[in-house]
This record gives sequence, C-alpha cells and structure tokens, in this order.
Amino acid sequence: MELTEHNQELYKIRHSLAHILAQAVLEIQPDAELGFGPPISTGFYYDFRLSKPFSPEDLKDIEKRMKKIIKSNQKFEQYEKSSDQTVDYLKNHNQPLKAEYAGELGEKFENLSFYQNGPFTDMCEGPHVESTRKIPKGCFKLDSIAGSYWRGDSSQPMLMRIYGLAFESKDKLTQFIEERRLAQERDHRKLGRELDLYVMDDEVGQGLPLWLPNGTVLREELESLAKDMEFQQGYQRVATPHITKESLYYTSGHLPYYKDTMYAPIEIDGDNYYLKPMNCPHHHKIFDSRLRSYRELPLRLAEYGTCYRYEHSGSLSGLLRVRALAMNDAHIYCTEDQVRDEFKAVLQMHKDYYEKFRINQYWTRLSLHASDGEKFIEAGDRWEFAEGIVRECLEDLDIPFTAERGEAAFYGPKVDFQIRNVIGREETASTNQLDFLVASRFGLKYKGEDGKEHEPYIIHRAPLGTHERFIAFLIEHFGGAFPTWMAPVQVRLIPVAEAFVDYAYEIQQILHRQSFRVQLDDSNDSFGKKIRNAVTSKIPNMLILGEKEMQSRSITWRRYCKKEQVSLGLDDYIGLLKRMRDQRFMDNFEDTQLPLED
RNA sequence: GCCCACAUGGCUCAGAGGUAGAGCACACCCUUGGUAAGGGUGAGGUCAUGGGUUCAAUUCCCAUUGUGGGCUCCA
Repeated sequence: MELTEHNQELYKIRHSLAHILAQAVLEIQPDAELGFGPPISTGFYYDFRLSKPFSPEDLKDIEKRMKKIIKSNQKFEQYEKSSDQTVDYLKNHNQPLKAEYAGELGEKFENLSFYQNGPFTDMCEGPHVESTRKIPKGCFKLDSIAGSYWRGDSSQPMLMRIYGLAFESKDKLTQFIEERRLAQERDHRKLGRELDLYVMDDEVGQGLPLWLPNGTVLREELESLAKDMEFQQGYQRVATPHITKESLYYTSGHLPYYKDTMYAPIEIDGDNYYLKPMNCPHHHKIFDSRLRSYRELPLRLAEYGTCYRYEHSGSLSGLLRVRALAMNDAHIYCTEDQVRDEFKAVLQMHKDYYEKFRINQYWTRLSLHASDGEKFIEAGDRWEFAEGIVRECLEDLDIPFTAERGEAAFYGPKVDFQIRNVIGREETASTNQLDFLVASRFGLKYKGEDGKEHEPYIIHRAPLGTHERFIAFLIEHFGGAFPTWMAPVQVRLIPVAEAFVDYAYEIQQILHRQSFRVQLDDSNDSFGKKIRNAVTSKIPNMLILGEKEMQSRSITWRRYCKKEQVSLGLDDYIGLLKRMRDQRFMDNFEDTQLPLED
C-alpha cells in the first residue's frame, strides 16, 4: 500500500493493528517466529512460523485478545538499535526470520528502528498511531488464514499468514464487507452454475471445463464478434492441430522454458508429440509454407486456438485459470514500415472492445528489455527501435502505461493489458508482443521490393485473451445479464393463460425461423412464477401475451434491466429485435439507446 | 507445487459413533392465473474414494481425489 498524506492515518491504523495481531499471537504461542506484517489495501496481515498451525476458530480468540490490547491503551514508542545489536537481539529472542532481514538492512543502515507497545516490540520503520486508543472501535476484523512463502520465494519455508480487514471506522468496515458479499453474488462460478453455463467434472480432470449449451452460446457469440472485427481489419482465419512434434518447440525455443507447464508428451512412432501450449509456432509454419512477397504483407493470421497448459493445481480457479483454453490469437507478419500502424491498430482494437463492453478501467504495462540481462537476445539498437514504436503507439492512443525495464519477452517488448470490472475483479486480459527476433529462429523471410529477402516483424496479439477468462470476467461484469446478441436465451414468451399458448407458439415459430434463441413457457406454473423464473434466469427480453396482445397482434415487452414495459406491434418488435441483435446493441445497460428506427 | 480449511440428493444447507433430513429444482395430478414463488402427491442419497480404529463409522484417524482462501508460477 502506497503511503500518501490522504491515507496516512489509515495506514498507521492498519500497520499498528498488524503489530497488535502479532502481539496477540505471541500471547497464545510464545515461540512463534515473526515474518513480515505490513498494511495492505484492505487492512493488514502478519506472517508467522508456528510450531502448531492455526485453525480458523483460533481467529476469534486472537481477535478477542487484540481488542483487549487496544483497550489497554498502550503507547507506540520508537527507538533505535545499531544494526549489529539488532541482529544479535533478534537471534537471542527467537526471531531468526527478522534477524535474517535485519542482517540485510544492516548492510545499508547503521541503525535500525523499533517500535514498542506494551510488552511487544518489533523491528519496524513505522509510522504508527500514538497509542492503541487511536484505533477506532470496531474498525477491524480478522478475515482469513493463508499460507505464504517466506519472502515470497517458493524455495523458502511456508509461513502462516493471518489477514485482517481494517478501515477508518466500523461503518466503513461494514460497508466493505457488504460490497464484498455483493461481489461474491456475481462470482462467475456461482452464476456459471445458476445459469447453466459450464461444469467441471472430476473424471474429466482439473481445469478442464465442460461448456454447457448456454455457455457455448457465449463462446460462439464472442467468437463471432471477434471474427467480424478481425475480418473487417483484414485478418484471415486459419486452423491448426492440437498436437505437434516436439522439435517444433525446440525451434521456437519454448520447450526448455516451459516444459514443466506443458502436458507430458505422447510417444508414438518414435516421436514425442506435445499438446500445443500456444499457437504461434503453427502460425509461423503457415507463413513459411511458401515463398512470401512483400505484396502479401501485412499478413494477419487469426485463430481461436485451443491450447493446453499444465498449470499448477493450486492456481486453478474457475474459468479464470484453466488447463484447456481457447485463445483469441493472431499473428501479424509485416515489414518494418508497416509495424507502427499495425501495432497501433492492435491497441485500437483493444480500446474498441473495452468500449463496447464498457470496461472503463484499464491500463497497460510496457515491458522493456534490460541491456545487462542475459535473458534477452542481443540485437543492438533494434531493441530501442522496437520499444520506441510500442511506446509511441501507446502515447498516440492515450493509453495509460507504466514502463518496466527487464520485463520484456526474450524476443521483443510487450504490452500487457490489465482490466478491472464493475465489481473490482482485476485481470490481465491480454499480452501483446512486438517480436523482431523469432522470425530468424524459424527462418521466416519475404521477398522485398528490392528483390532481396527480409525478415518480417511479427506482432503477437490476443485482445480478448482466452474465452475462459474473458467470459468469466464478463459474467461478473454483467452480473450474468447479457445483451440480447449474446444471451443464451434471447426471448422468453409468457402467455397470460392457456388460451394464449397458440398465439405464443406462433410467435415462437416466427422468431425461431429468424434464428432467435426463443423459449415458450407453457409450464403449469402460475403467471407470477413464470415472470419470476424469467427474471431469475436473467433473460433480456420477456414477451407477455394475453387477450389484449392477441387481439391486436402485438406483444408486451418487458426487459430484464428495466421494470417498465411497452406494447408494440409484432412486426415492429421483431424488426427492433433484429436490429438489436445484428448491430450487437448492449441493451443490458439501462442507458443504451435502442435502435428504434432503421 | 506449497499452507490451511472443506466435501451429506441436481442446487443451497441441517444433522448425529447405532445404517439420514429441510427448502429449492425435478415428475405426476389439480389450478388458467396480467407482472418476482397457487395447491397436492411422489421420486431421488453406498453421506467424494480407499484404508484403519471400533461390537458398530457417513460421523474418529490416515491416505487419495476434488473444491475454496492464500503463496509461488503464468509463453
């Protein structure tokens, strides 16, 4: 958490609570070794190495002790020790983790700071509240227990982390908890089940979703949008196999780096075949399938390619991290003169998608090479050239970015898009690379205007990331309420009584012939129940059909996102529905202007 | 992969060392109702899997698998 003047007081409260947490833990387990205990954006945590692990029930006891400490009004007082003394002191007081860190700090600082409150003392830079009484009543709550590696390094011992929530006041805490609860209501795993979008099955395997008919509609509609966008931008579609001989991944250079996160090979006819973890090598092979002329460039090859990655089991999470994923992938092969415009068009496409889906919060990370790193292929000033292009494109399009040295791919600079949805879920949506080096590994060439052979620049791009992640994100962003063009069921017909089922059936047939996904509710449920069912299924359009409607050959239209309803002539309504679908209107937002006139 | 927790009908969840219960959903019957739950009847579970302790285990212990919260990783 960044310390600014504005949140300084809150920072102190959280930081002090972290100390009080450690103090309470030491009361229960005096031999606990302390790790780090910083404030974070929702509160604080502290890491402990324990002889006996905590269980969630222990949190109540710890919280009680913390409250008691706060009540006893202990003053926070700062003092200093020399670095050498600090290391000795911590070693003698059974704090080897702190001592290790103090040893490192000692190389930079002569003296190290401590804070003491009551019987508890901790090496710490501060700042803290003056006394525990300054901590507002009821402003915190211990939240969860988690494991974490000492110093965030998986080769180090695992510590136990206790997370606490803390805000300026009890009200703010309550508000946060309520907001979090509402966000959980929109969790894509919950909505995925309720709306019959996808399931996971033990016997199929971890991280291998089965897409149900409703979820498959979402995939196909999204893919159809991408196909249209890409077609209009001059992309061509390709299709490539799911398994491939290992030598391809030696050529690409991926296998040595990523072997651990690839599925084990299938050995057949003396060759090892891998499930493909990415699409680029195949697209490169398509580029290389015949002699290319500069007249063909830019060549833009697109594929919603299914890839398989053996992700760590502990990192799998719903649709956000899976082992079978369909990437919104494409590779653009172009000349040096074209690369600026092409990269810019790719960034613009991201903006267009985000605008369409009303993803208002996004930013990027521009990852640059480091001249001293061994990780990057040596390419002289070509690195600067490529990085300059990417940077200019971001600036020209006013896309916010933070530049980071040493984070590039080994073959070129990278732009990662980070997006946040309405409930605060933040995800890396896509990574895009300007690759000026892999062409040579594959021997990719085109014949230029000058009659000589040249290596193309390659842009790797995937604005929608993977179906799995992007759909998960959209489910939460929309709260499961999709626009008509995407919705698994676009229209639900609800006759007021049995006498109107025939009229409803006729409308169903008309809409079905126009390829609308339409359902007629002719169940035994009461009228009220049918309305309720349509609403809880988040169907965007409900058509109410009764005496009135049948007489005038009309419908009464109730939208999911709006309570009020209108009656329209049948033909007028069908025309409107078609425009909403074909023009992909985002009618799931209340303020979207509908295409009432042609 | 690592740490902690959890696993009971399709879903959400009760429950107890002595062979299981609710609501919703589902099926059938009645009801034909103008904007968020009409009524009745019924079916459905080897209590995740495999071991162990016990006269007896779904309940206690161990392992496995899966899920959740984190950590690490993410072409």
